[in-house]
Amino acid sequence: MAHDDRRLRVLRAIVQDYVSTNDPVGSKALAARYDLGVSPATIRNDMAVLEEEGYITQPHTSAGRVPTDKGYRFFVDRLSTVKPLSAAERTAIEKFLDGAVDLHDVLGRSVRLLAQLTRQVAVVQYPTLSRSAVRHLELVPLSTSRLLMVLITDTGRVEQRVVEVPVDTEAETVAELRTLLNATFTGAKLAEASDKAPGLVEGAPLHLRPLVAAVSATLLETLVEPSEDRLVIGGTANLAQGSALDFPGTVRPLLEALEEQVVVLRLMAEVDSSAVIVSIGEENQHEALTGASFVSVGYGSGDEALGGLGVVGPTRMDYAGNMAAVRAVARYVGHLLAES
Amino acid sequence: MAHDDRRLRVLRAIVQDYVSTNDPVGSKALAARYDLGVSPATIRNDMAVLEEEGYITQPHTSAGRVPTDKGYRFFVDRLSTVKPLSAAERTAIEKFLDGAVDLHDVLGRSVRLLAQLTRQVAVVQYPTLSRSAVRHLELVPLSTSRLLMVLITDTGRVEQRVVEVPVDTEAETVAELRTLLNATFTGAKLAEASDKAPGLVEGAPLHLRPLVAAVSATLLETLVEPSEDRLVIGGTANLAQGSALDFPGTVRPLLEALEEQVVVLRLMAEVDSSAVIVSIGEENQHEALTGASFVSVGYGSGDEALGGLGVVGPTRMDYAGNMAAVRAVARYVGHLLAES
DNA sequence: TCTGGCACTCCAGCGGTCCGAGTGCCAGCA
DNA sequence: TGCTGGCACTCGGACCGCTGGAGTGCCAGA
Repeated sequence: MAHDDRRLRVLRAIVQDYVSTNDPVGSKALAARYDLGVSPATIRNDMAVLEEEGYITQPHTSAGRVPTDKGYRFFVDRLSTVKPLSAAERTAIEKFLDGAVDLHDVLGRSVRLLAQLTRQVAVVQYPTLSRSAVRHLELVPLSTSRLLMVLITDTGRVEQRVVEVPVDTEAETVAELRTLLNATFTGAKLAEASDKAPGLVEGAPLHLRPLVAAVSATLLETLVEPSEDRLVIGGTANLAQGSALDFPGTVRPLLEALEEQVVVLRLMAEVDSSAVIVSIGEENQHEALTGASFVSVGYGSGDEALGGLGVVGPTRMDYAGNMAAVRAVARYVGHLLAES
Repeated sequence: MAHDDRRLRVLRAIVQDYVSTNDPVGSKALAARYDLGVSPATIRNDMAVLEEEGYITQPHTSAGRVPTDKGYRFFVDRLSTVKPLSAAERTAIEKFLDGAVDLHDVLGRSVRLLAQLTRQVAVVQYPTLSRSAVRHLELVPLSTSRLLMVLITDTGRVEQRVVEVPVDTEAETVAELRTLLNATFTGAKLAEASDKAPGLVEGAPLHLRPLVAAVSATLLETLVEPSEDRLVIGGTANLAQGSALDFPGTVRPLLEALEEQVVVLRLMAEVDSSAVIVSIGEENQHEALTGASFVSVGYGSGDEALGGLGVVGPTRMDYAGNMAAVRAVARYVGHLLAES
């Protein structure tokens, strides 16, 4: 149908225009700026239909149209074309991320990069512990009855916990314990740690059992919220920009939600590294994110996502561009983590 | 002089009133709310003098007076009394910080706590590496020519770096190296590491020398900016609150400066754990902080501050309360770090 | 099925007015 | 000498009404 086709082109034009100008877009402006081949009057008719169907809306009678959440959703699913990054952007990414010195650094740079590329608030999750594998498990005696357990994962995360041990320990005992634990856990996915732990205790020499039990217990504790997941946030300054324009009341609830982390982590829980997820406006259950959109994707070398990253911004955002940026950064982060 | 004395009481009242109401304060309101024992007319005369001297100013002719930076400075130095925290606040602090599981957790909780207590943006610096001592230095072979060096300090910081080693290494060599390094560095302040390194290389067995050199070099690298200093920021949502009221243009430059970290770190460089530092408005060299005040103090168990923490907010802030909160939190953080 | 024309609506911006808060000054009083 | 009450003055913010322009919906005609 030539009809429907044009109507969709009108919708696309409305979204694009509104995203770039932030003004409700009228039929005349649309006809002038986009080559739709018809007069403003015809566009008006199409707009009336689009409004009827819920894709666009009028702030008030004598204003232009603005896309609704439904309109953005349709745009993202059906109308937007992948916008490849410019060569300059690609080299910028490489330059920015190269020379990162450790995981903290990689993620810190990523979040800044993402914020800069998209001009939105960027969010990067640390690699989930349970999906990482143990690279090394170190024990440092603090006193005779306390050990510092340091867990180093293959993704570069380091977690430390103090373990209160039930019996006094000597340096050699600790060394023995360390060897045993590393023999068991090194290379294993942390998700499997809970399976291995009981067998390990039973199989251990008698004098080590209480120690093994204490350390394993602590190890398992680190695998639950909240230490399991961590988040880096950047580019909040981008919210201050057009705050009044984009967020009706204030950006306060949004900033609070971001600092809460939990909200974002819940959104991130669903990411996977194959496809970019977009969550628009009212689709977000959390109230504070109701006026915002969230674009995210998982990163990780293989099939399973180690963690997620994304951007949060007004529903009026450049979805195509942000999706491309998010995906590109995720890919680089994945590579970097695979290397080290 | 009874004169001067009353004038100062007027200034104090102006600051207090303006801080709590955010309205320029007039002579009548002042006479009504504060028991100054004189009529509005007299207060007006005092105000004229205070304005003459530069402590207060009028936004426009028919408005009340507002403290200037100089006024706040005087208030902080001479007029404000220490405001002890309420019992509820004290227990809140303990409750909040107890149960912290590692350094990251302690600092994360501190920053949230501080933001909540003061309703300002809170900033907490990680313990400076060079002022920390080595608790343990771990080496994990990644491949025959690459080692992962993990540095654990007595303050709980963990830094990791990949060391490219010039020769292929075996497990035993690594063990030897680890023992040697720990024998030398464990317990030593990192600031002294650069002194010890050369001697260590020379004193090492011949076959270890290139390795020792490589690892020491990497170790020294971690002691310079930017990894030397790290920052946690929280409570940025508090900026969104009365943004229009407190920050004329927008909060954007301020948020950017905070994310830069460098700016804040420079301010933090001067902290020491004995006294709270207050930097008001124009006193801050950095342009973005020109309309803001910064209240900070060092934390640390002993004499030397391990790091700093503080809050950033509008010059119109509750200095007495914020100073008390900052100091209290710093004290707890100091204790917590000393314990572990 | 599209187009141009037309009447209609409604917001944003502008200028003018008014009110009240706050001031400075001055004369009188302790 | 210092405090007070009175008074005239200033000025910004709120309120109001107007107008212009952008944008729409509808309709008749191509």
